[in-house]
Amino acid sequence: MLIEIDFNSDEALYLQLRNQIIMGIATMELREGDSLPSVRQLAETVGINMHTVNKAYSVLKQEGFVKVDRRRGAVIAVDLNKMKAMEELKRDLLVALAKSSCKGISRQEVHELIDELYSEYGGIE
Amino acid sequence: MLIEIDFNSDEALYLQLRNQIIMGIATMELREGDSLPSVRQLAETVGINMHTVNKAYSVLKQEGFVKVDRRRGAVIAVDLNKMKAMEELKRDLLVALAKSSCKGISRQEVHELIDELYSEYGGIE
DNA sequence: ACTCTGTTATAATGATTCTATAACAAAAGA
DNA sequence: TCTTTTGTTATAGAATCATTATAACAGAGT
Repeated sequence: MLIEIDFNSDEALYLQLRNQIIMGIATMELREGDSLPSVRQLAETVGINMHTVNKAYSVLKQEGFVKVDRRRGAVIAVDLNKMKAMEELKRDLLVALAKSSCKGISRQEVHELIDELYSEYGGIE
Repeated sequence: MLIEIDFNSDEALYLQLRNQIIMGIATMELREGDSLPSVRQLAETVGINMHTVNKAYSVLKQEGFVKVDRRRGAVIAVDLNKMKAMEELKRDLLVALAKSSCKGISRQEVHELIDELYSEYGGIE
């Protein structure tokens, strides 16, 4: 899977990595059991430090997206904690919806945008 | 409007302020033309530094939620840039949806959660 | 043996966040 | 006019976070 870093972004490098890998899982470009590159290798190809990659992997592990195997490195292994995920989603949505509501975006438009996103990124369901 | 700070949160203080004020606008607890407390006054009542409040107000100004009048302080004045708001919402939703999709939350459940949030926070529409 | 894996420790650097003082001009109220 | 309050700006210190840099370790694969 192709991973790219935007050094001009204000988003932390390890979060860019984390988000791209989560996107990869959602779109099924990464599947249960797939191995991620080793921390050193990914750091090398992307052009950042090993510890930054390691932090991204640690976060992914802590959030239940990968398990780390000493031999195979980081392996996609999604821990299905739906309750927790729902609470997180609710938190994430709250401010985003408030913001868009202030700006005149209707509830219906939000629903439509969500369907757009689901279509745009085929794998997601 | 009551504003509270959680000093144990990992969210920056100025962002907590920003978010609560945006929530206030969305729920119509704060309306177009309403004045926010002066930076010093809010800092005083909340128990933080003046500059932290000033930063929150600056961000809100920059994001088009308030205008700052020398006499009246920060005044709610929402700049309706719907296009920009849609792009922002899209960005905000993308990772959140990918995350929840990985965790087994269906598209329908997302739609339902959104309707829940709209009901829960009466003002939002 | 050699290499590669994740992991850990330590340290330096730079950016961000928050606080603390201080000062300024513009406006409001007395 | 005098005083107070407003946003704004400048500067500086402390704390935390993000990133990089070296280095070392044990476990596993070749």
